[in-house]
Amino acid sequence: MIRNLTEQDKEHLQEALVKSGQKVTPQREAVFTVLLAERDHPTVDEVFHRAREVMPGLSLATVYNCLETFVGCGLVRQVNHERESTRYCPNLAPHAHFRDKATGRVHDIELPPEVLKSLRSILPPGFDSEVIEISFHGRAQAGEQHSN
Amino acid sequence: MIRNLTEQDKEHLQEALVKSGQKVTPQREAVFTVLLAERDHPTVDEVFHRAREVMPGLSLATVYNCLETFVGCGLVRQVNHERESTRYCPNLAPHAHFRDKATGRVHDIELPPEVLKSLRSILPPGFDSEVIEISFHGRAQAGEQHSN
DNA sequence: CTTGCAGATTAGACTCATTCTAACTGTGTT
DNA sequence: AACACAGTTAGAATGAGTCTAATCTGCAAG
Repeated sequence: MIRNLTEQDKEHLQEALVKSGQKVTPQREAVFTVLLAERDHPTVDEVFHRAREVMPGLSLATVYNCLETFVGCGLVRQVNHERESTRYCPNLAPHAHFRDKATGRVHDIELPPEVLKSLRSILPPGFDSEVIEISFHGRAQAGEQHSN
Repeated sequence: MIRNLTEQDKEHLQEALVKSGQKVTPQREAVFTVLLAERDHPTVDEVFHRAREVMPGLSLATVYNCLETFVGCGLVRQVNHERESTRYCPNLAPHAHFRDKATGRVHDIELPPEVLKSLRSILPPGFDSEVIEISFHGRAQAGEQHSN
């Protein structure tokens, strides 16, 4: 089920990589393709297995490297929940995460600017935040399909 | 610098433990004392070393056990930041965490009810959240003393 | 063309927080 | 005293992630 990158996605990848002085490689393309194909917040291991279907020689270390590079140049976000394995998310719009207790699935929750603003406003003066992570943990009713 | 539990804190501990069918033990008292003594979000290892000053035979496994028990009966909260070691926090009021990039220190940030409410409101119908974690990551100006 | 080289990839060793296991302890019960 | 049982303990095991040292790749200089 892994389709190739669209021209647009390819450009996006190339631009971000080159802008931070990195190269486009087949491995990076493969990993990026996997991330865009199924936007379900995969773990490194999941990315690894999916990507190997397309590029059998790919190594786990490379998947770690690629993902780190992508995070570094702002192509994807890391998602951590408690001490579980890190997951990766190519959704760059500001959003929160909802982790379903029952299934373990992670859903993106849109974060309206005014809520983001009210959150920033609780910081006392002198605190300057670059990153805000918001995660919910609970139950999502069966039938909810909201994982992009 | 570790002072004994006040009578009030002792009762608080006992009540919470007994309510969930657990016993008060010297080890649990020691660990709880350490948590209340310095409210700086210690890691398990830090709790371990501090507690051993008071109870030299205490084992790391027991510290893990005690902290897990406390979390289970709602006495303390776990605080996770990326994949760093879990930290523990005896502040039960709703609050967010701010992690200082420079020092690694974690500061509690008060969370006003209306902000909490606006956060809850972004969940689509069908999503029912029990826990919300909010963490900021950035720089706190030197001079800010806000770690309780 | 071939040489050099810098960055990327690779397999496998390593780290380290956390969890597990199995033996032991202490206390309360019959 | 013998038992049961929760709690504690040391040390082994786990597993995500990182590090290392050896290739590999693609490109620029000669």
